[in-house]
Amino acid sequence: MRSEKKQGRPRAFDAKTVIGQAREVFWDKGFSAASLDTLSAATKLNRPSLYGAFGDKEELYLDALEDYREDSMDVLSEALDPALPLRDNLASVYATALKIYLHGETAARGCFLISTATAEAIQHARVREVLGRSLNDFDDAIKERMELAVERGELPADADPAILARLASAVMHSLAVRARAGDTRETLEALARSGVDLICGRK
Amino acid sequence: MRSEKKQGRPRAFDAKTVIGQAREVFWDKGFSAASLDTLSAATKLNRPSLYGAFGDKEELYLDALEDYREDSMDVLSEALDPALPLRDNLASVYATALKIYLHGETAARGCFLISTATAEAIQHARVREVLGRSLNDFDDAIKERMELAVERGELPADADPAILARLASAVMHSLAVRARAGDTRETLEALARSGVDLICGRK
DNA sequence: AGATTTTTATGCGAAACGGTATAAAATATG
DNA sequence: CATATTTTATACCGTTTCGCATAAAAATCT
Repeated sequence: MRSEKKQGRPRAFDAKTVIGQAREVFWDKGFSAASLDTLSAATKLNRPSLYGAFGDKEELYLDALEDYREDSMDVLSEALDPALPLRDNLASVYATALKIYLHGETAARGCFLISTATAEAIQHARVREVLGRSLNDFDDAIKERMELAVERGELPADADPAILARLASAVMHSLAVRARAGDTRETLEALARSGVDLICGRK
Repeated sequence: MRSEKKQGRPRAFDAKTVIGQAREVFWDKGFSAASLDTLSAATKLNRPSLYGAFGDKEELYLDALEDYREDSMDVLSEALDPALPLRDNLASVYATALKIYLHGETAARGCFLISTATAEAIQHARVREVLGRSLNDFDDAIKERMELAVERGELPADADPAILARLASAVMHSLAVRARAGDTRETLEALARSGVDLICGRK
């Protein structure tokens, strides 16, 4: 007879929480500079537990990347609320992005994917794959909203939704890099505003 | 009496060359994952020589970053030849960037600064400083060309050169990230073209 | 030619690294 | 209550890491 509860000693942690704690470490230090000791301390899990639950360091990092990607897509689709004008949507995308990017203990963290996954993308094909897929998913979500905007007449009929979406993402990539490089909030907000103007037309 | 030649055993290497070889290693692996053994092998210098000439790993990396920054500025000012139209200039900036970004043994390398310095920018303040300064210098060089374009009437009189420059850079930041993420040349060239169109106006 | 100075070569050493073996603890099953 | 199963805790292992100590080599200076 099998109960719904798994046999054996129950886990003393929540996997999702642990991945979030690991993500913070990777976000600050990058993948290579994050040691298992640091990860173990941050998650309050000793190494064998980490290995048992997530596999080796690379797999834990990949889990953290996927988790971030999912969170980002959720935040993005909230910001792209079709009940609001495209211009407001884009401004909202950039504003929520900056809220995330500018948070940080010692310095602004930027985007977790762009700031840390790029460094490993050559040596670790799976990291490159997640990074590429994340960027594409982001583009596609914006593209859908752009298509709607063309249908509605928020954008000219001859506007190319795919291209505009990539340009809109490009501004966000720049915000991510510049935030991590230490740009001020004011500078970044100005770039975000001009990005909105350029893509949606100056108001 | 002192001769112009330095006393002692002469160096068996050219510093600039060595920094270039170290840069290749850092570019592929990132700062943290690049070991001194690998750097020593790539430069054909044993570790004590590396230390004597450049200091520790971080200082060598900073030298590589500075070197890349200088090279990039040189390439940029060549591309921004004021004898040619602004549109051609921008297209040339993106084309030369992509030539560099898409080169790579196993996968496209992207931009050395954006791909590797971002990861270390939180933990190493000096890296963050070089990264920030490099992005700003790049913006400024483009801004100068934009100012000229406004004077000449290549851009509308009310165009803001500083903002347009940052947007132009933003497209390049995105090219850098996407190249390292594995985007195809065609996709990247399309983004570059649409970036030119957006900033200079569709032809 | 001998002394001085700088660079090269070999090799070491302490610390940190990722990963795991082993055994105790905590639950479900029979 | 005994057994099976899973997770936790401690400790360890071999490797790699960075950085340096030491001495030989190659040049200039006196």
